Amino acid sequence: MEKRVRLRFAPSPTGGLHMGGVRTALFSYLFAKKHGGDFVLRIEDTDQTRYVNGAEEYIINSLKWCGIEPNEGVGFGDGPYAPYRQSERKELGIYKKYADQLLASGHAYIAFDTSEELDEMRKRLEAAKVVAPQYNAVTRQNMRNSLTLPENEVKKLIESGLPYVVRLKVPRNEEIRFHDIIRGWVTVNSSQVDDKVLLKSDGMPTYHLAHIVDDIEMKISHAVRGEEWLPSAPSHILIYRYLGLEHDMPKLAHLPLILKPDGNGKLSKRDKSGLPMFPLDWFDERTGEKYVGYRESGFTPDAFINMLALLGWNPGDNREIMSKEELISNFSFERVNKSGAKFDPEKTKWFNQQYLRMKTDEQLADAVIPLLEAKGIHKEKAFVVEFCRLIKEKAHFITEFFDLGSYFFISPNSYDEKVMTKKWNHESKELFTKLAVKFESISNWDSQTLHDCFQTAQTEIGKLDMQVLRVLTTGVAGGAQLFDLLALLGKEEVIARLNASLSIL
RNA sequence: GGCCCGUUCGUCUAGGGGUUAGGACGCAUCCCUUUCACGGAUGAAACACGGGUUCGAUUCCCGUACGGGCUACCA
Repeated sequence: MEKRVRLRFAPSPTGGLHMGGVRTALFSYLFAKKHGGDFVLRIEDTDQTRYVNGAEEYIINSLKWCGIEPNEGVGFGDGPYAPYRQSERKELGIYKKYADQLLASGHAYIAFDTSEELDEMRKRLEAAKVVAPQYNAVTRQNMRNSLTLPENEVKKLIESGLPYVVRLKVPRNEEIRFHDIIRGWVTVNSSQVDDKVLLKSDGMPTYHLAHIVDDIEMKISHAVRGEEWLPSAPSHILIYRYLGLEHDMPKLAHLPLILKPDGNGKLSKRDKSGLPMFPLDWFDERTGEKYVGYRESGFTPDAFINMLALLGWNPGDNREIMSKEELISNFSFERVNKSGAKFDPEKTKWFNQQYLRMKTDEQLADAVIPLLEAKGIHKEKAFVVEFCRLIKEKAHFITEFFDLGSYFFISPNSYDEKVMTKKWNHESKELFTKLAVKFESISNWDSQTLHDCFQTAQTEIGKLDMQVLRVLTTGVAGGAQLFDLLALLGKEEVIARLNASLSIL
């Protein structure tokens, strides 16, 4: 009988959730939903020294905004496997139980080495030309642990309160083979694997132990994480094996990394591409650094998610714009690429533009109105709806609307020089003054009438340049469709602007 | 350095033993347009290299190069 599909997103609250993490969550969510399974949020806060205030809430809010909501876990209603915070689970003694089991079966041991002693060991090995110093089957023989110390001595040291860690006893030379849904079979020799710390001296488990214990206890069917975890997967296989749980372990999927748009390396939280790296604004109170979010930059969550989904995955055909439902029904790990994908800021903008165009003018207006009001501009809804209709084809982001069409709200105080030097001559003033008079006689002030009026006026007063009219009324060389724009501005305003510009020029 | 993973247009990618190697973003040109755009059409642009295997490799295998990741009592 197949296991119920259950995937978890398990970030550590050490800062804002960056878009790579969002993608990991997204892929897990898509797979879970596709198979009618569960999506769980677990908080891996086993490192107290790196805990950042507000990070947990940020993670929860980000997932909500993105529309990839867990149905179980921290912030989303506890399910049958509560608690979902590792620090709380530690209090229950869950991890220690498993560590004790490994200790009892001889697959783990106790080590008393201080960090100074570990440093010394590494230096010694480096001096002896060992390229990758590690605590392993060879080096542990020279360290202070329960394998080198007599039993009663170990007991005495523990009782004396000396801090110690529990380490995994990795065999010296053994092939470790495991299967990854995305990459296929991967083989590593255990000589490359170090004796990972399982339980830290403060009693907290490390990630290595904790995620395994929780994945088992929470009946997780698929463990999805970034490629940076691939090298530690062999350790994890060993832990499952020694716990007698190798057949119950989740299937593994290591996602390719998201790379920087220019140059090389993985995408960092600071990138010069001009686009955000975080879903929402994030302020790190430790460093005082601010990071802008996709939400605040005018992205819609659908566009953000769509773009992220296609970074390393594709449906197998040419489709690119897909709703969340379509992403769910088409998703599979088999179609996830193995190689890293460079983040493409231009295409990301394009995605948002596509989603912007799917919105009605009414919806756009609802989003734009608060942005205008923040600038102290108060206009009736109908005006803003029409404004959105005229400006949307030029915009990539909702936040650009004002900048792209500020002349709808503010009279010009300067006139595009390029256009004026090229097209304005000694006759122009007279011609456009006559046009203004014609405009004044219009009683039915709409786009079509303005257009007709402009055309017929030319037969009487002479050739008129449309772009000049544009500059005279808006100040800028480009913008929304001219007569629509003038229609919306209204007769009074247009005449006033025309008179103002003609008196200056 | 060692180990692991990877490599199709600039970027995201489809494909897969015999194809004119397909799409998208971006770019260029043209059409539409008395403004501004949208739109439409067209174009430039890729299988990292070297050996095999094969009648035939971009596709399979092995090397090399290059790129990335990991190498903590961090996740």
